[in-house]
Amino acid sequence: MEYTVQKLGRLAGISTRTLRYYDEIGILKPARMSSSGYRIYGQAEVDRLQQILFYRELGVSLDNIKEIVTSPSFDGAKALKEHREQLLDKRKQLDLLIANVEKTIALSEGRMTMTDKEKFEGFKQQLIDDNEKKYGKEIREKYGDETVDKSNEKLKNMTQEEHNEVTRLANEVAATLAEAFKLGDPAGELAQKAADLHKQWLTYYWSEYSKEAHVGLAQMYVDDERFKAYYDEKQPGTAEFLRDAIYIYTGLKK
Amino acid sequence: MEYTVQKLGRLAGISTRTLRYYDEIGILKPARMSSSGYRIYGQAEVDRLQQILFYRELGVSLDNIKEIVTSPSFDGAKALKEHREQLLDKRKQLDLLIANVEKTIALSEGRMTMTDKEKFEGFKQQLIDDNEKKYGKEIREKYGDETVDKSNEKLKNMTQEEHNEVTRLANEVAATLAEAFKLGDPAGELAQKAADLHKQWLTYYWSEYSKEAHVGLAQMYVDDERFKAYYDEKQPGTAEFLRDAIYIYTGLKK
DNA sequence: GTACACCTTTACGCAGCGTCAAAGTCAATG
DNA sequence: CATTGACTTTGACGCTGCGTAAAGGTGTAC
Repeated sequence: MEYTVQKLGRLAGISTRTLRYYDEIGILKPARMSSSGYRIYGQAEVDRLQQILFYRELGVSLDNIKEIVTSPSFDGAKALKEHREQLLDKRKQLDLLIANVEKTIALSEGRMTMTDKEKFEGFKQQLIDDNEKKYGKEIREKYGDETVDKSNEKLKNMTQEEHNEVTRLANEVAATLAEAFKLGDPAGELAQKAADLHKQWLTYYWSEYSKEAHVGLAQMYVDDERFKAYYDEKQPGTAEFLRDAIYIYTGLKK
Repeated sequence: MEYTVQKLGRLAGISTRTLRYYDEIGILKPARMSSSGYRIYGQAEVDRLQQILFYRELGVSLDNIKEIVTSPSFDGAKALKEHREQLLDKRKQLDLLIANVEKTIALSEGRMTMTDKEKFEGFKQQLIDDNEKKYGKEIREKYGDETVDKSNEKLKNMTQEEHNEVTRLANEVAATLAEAFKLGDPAGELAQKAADLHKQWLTYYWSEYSKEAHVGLAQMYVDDERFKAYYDEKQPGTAEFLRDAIYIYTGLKK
């Protein structure tokens, strides 16, 4: 039995465009061309198309399908296992998305408070991801992979109560710092309290505290626009002020 | 505070290309342009970008984000609810995919037999979907929506045992038909047995049996290339043979 | 012979940017 | 003051998997 594009398309339930495309990318070439240039497919092509559509149903990309069907020695089961891993990752992300969307809806309907929002489980993973994505590279360069991995590990293992505590601390740092900034003295009592709170907050993320790393981070708050923008949002100059306070707090010299 | 593209990009952790693109599609326009044509963003734009990125994290399309951020009266919660439904649908499909991939892996490793494969829960839904996609339109045209919906409903509610039975029946139809075809007489005993088995098989899918619908389907087996290809695979002419046998079986005239 | 269904290649469009390329601008340096 | 290097601009192609014309040749039935 021989088929033209439309006949084969109807047989398989796909469009002629798709068949031409599969020809174009070399995934399914016709058995021969008729004298007038028509594509003619045979039984072998039908079987191969079935195979292609089967993998397509499973969500495998045409590129990967190509590898599977063109090289007979290719390990289809192995490819599928890798594919499964990708799908599982996808579902994980999707679950996170859904959780966050639902959380946002709840928030907008007043069924949740702001702090509840941050408590939310899925958010923690997102926090880690975001941190990694946004700051991971620089921090890794400055402090090495180990520090960052440990920090993330710690964040992951944080209980809900610890998470509440760390959120409360972050707010207290911000409030104390804002008050201290108004007084203008980085060596003053309030500024030093802010530095101390900042250290406490930090130890929730770092497995080991060191004065050097602390001032290093403080300096980065000034050098890196993103951190600077965060601290300077309400009162410009706050990032520098915090850095100075931390230098004094640690007793290290610039 | 004013920002150029790169500064704002670093602040938000996105590329300058993205900012230019957002300008292009009108989702985030700069506050003003400098004398030399540079894009200059202000605080309002920073806030808006935060909003945009927030919804983006939630997987909302830029088109929908545009509606949300451009019209202040737009119901963000409602949009998110619709979005959530889409995500849930996506997850459903993903779960089906994963189940099928895992089933295929198991199959290739010999941990499952062919019939086990068809038993598999997720496959039933896929069966319905495929049927609907491939044959739904024509069957609906011929027999009306009601018949098809009832058929799908029945398939969905099928227990595993029923599913085994219907599979066994389908195989028996094929085997009997193949034997009868060799004898060549559609009025013969074996051919009539095949027609009867075919009726039994059919009643698993149709809520009501009628001779007219039965011969209608049999005729379609001949007219429709896809069905014809299925029945004629081993022995060309089988589709016609089955049709003739069913005509005789029902006692209706062509 | 002519109508009509079928075939061909060519090419734009879709989402959301990444990634050059060519050319102008700004601030700091020698 | 000129050069350098970091920054900016617009323009345009590329990615996935086809859908959807457009413009033209082919097969066949009446």
